[in-house]
Amino acid sequence: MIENPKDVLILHFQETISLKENEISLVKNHFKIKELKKKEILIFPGDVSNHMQFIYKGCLRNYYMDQEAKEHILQFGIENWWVNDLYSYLTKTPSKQFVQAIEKSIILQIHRDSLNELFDQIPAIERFFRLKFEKAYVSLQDRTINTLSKTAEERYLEFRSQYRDIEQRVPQYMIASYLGITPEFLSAMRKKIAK
Amino acid sequence: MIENPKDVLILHFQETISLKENEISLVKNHFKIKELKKKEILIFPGDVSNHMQFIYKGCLRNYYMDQEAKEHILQFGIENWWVNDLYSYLTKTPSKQFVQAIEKSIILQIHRDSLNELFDQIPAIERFFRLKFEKAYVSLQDRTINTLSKTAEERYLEFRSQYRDIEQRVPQYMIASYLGITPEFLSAMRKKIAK
DNA sequence: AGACTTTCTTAAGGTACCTTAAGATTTAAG
DNA sequence: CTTAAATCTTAAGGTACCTTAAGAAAGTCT
Repeated sequence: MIENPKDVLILHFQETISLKENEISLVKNHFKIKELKKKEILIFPGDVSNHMQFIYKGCLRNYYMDQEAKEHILQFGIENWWVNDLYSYLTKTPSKQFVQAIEKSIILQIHRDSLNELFDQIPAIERFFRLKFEKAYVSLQDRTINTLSKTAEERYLEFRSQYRDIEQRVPQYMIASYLGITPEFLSAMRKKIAK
Repeated sequence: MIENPKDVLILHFQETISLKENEISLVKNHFKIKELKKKEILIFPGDVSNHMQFIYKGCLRNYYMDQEAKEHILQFGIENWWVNDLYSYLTKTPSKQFVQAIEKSIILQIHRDSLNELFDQIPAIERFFRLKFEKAYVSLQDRTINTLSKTAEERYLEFRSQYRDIEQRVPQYMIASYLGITPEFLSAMRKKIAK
């Protein structure tokens, strides 16, 4: 039995909502498969993000670059996650961020217009995405709170226990960037923790 | 001509969407007026937030308290803003935050069930709140980015130019809390900037 | 007006985290 | 297998921001 990207997507939806047979094929028809090479950039600053994208295979990151050309990672994504610059997607304004494949990846994309059609045809899908947006808000708020009130070490330990799978497949300097610290300081911290 | 809280609310909606006469009275009927004394707490940790609330008069803050009993302000709100713990409201889970009146305030509240009824009756209202949620997400993301990549001084100057009205009516130690620094450090910074 | 509470400032000493620079290790590419 | 590229570590010196503690200033209540 061969695993098909779109079947995986349907299973993913069905963890939250239920879909009838005809709805399933409708959903499948609206998504397109896209392959990304390692380091390929999906969204550049200045682009308007017009698609929602689901990761079938691989690993991506969402980051922005500050005035001093330093990168700050906002989010990682791996299998079964959605990645996007939601800001740009929701407001239809140019992104200030990059979305880039960290590994060779396969994603499923749906255009905003196409998704809106789906919303009209399948209310459960609209519900699904509403819940996704809520979750995105919630996890962003957790991040804000953490950044304001915890030390780098606390944040690192939390990251490690929460995202062990991610920690093991992305370079450490990216984790440092996500945590808001330098790779050197992360390295020193790890040494200290190991003892 | 006396200013009525509910009329102000309707004007606020009409900056974004348009409402017919019958819709206006429908909306007005769903909101309740509530007065808050200075320092009165509207949402306690553990409460589930079941209302959206619009500030007609006054000033509120949304903060949470960490393990060391330090307060971290997430948001301020003044006239014509909405305040809430959106996290709790959206997920119907107990809040981890406080929402408190900084000044004597008058707010307009609508219960989630009541708002959902309104959504069925007036699609423009649903649209209004969808846009609000998007904006909340966007500004939260701006905050996360700022906190990760800017110094306290940069954040303070930005806060000052963006929220001059708020800066002038809340105590400085609360601004420090919002910026994620100590009041002592803010005081020192201000002295330095003034020169 | 006087007393209490809240808010703001000053200062000294400390810590978390940064910068720079170089070398060590691992991974990728021919 | 060899070399280059990417990643991780170490170390020294620096800076942003914190802690504690105390006093000054402003606001509130009777």
